[in-house]
Amino acid sequence: MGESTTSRSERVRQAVLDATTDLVSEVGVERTTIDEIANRSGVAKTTIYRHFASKQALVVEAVHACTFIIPAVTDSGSLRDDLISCFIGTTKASYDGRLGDMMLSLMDAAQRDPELGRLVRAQTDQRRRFATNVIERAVARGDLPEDVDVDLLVTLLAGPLVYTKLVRRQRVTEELIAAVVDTVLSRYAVKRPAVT
Amino acid sequence: MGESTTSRSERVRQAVLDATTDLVSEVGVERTTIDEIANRSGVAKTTIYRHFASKQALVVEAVHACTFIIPAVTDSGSLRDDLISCFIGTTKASYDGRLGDMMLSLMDAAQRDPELGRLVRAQTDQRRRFATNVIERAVARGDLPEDVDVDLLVTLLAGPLVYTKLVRRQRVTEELIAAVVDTVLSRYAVKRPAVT
DNA sequence: CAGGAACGCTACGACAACGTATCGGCGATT
DNA sequence: AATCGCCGATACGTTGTCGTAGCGTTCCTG
Repeated sequence: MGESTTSRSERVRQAVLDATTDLVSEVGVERTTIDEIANRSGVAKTTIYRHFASKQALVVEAVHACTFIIPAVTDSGSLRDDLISCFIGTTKASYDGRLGDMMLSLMDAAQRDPELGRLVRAQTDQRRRFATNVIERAVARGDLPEDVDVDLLVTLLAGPLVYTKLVRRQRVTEELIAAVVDTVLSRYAVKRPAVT
Repeated sequence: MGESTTSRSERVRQAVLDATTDLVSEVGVERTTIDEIANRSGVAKTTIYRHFASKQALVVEAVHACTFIIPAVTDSGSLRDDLISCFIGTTKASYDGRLGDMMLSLMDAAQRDPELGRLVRAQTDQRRRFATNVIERAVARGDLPEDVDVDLLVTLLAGPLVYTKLVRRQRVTEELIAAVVDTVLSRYAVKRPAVT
């Protein structure tokens, strides 16, 4: 009757990981305890330690499992539309929901934990790469000058969104994304969306 | 021989506050312990509790003491120059040095601690106000349209700087500040710096 | 339906951190 | 110089958390 080949071991493991991500998003990395994970998941603490070597390893794996959401980025030929699509995707995947709630705690913990540090860095690098790809396509098309500072451009685009989410604790709306993209692109005298 | 009216009590109190800010900037709010503050400051733990009601109260007061650095913002009549001056000032005061090191931990802790929450919010509001004032002066001069979204504008300016500091963990250089200001202002067709 | 693997439960030891009690000593004020 | 207030040192009780041991129970597999 089981839906597929989910063995008992896998179900227990997944319940633990789910409870861990829930808890981390609620109270942060430091205040997350194994006992509370045991309560939430319904899995005994002893069993948790049969699956994961330590609390740190568990947290790292749980966070890692959250991170594998890769948004599809369109290739419409319009730099503006692709950038907006790109940032809407990464926002949905990274700043809405539980992952967004744990970002601050995660980045803080990453300052002292090398494993988490690599994880967070890989995550931000990946998100920047999406935008970088869009921009480089535009350069190849001639929509942006050859000598444009891509790194700076990504920072100019992503910065206000991250700032809105983490510092101001406000939702990153599609209107904000469009406003940011339009403002930044205007510097480079790119063809703005035609008013049909 | 004492330089002024610094009583013994005040000196001890200040030593504790200094050690606390040092420790918070190094290991974060959560990992800061009273015992370590006692070691660093040379003040006995018992004495610390004679001055501060709890660890939380001590941390709040220590952070509060760090926050009272108000940069002087110029009023040159040039929106661009004033904005650059403004952000160089707030960057020096807030993102360089110890305060910058504790921002992530502080913002994380502020999610769960109402006192720290008010403190962090007041801090960001104050920084935003500096930029807001500069912008509103420009509107009054006619350098910006009346209907400009000041709030959005500040986010577009501050976002990339905060993002560079907190997420990318890179220094906020004056070149970056100038690039951000110039890019954002170009949207509003403001007179750019004359090439003399 | 038998047997072994995985799980749950309780308890435990170790340790770190908070906050307090007690008492002895130093230091500034008169 | 005497005194009163403040400080230092040690020790302690409490709590929370990590991680482990032992043992009974349940679930999957053959």
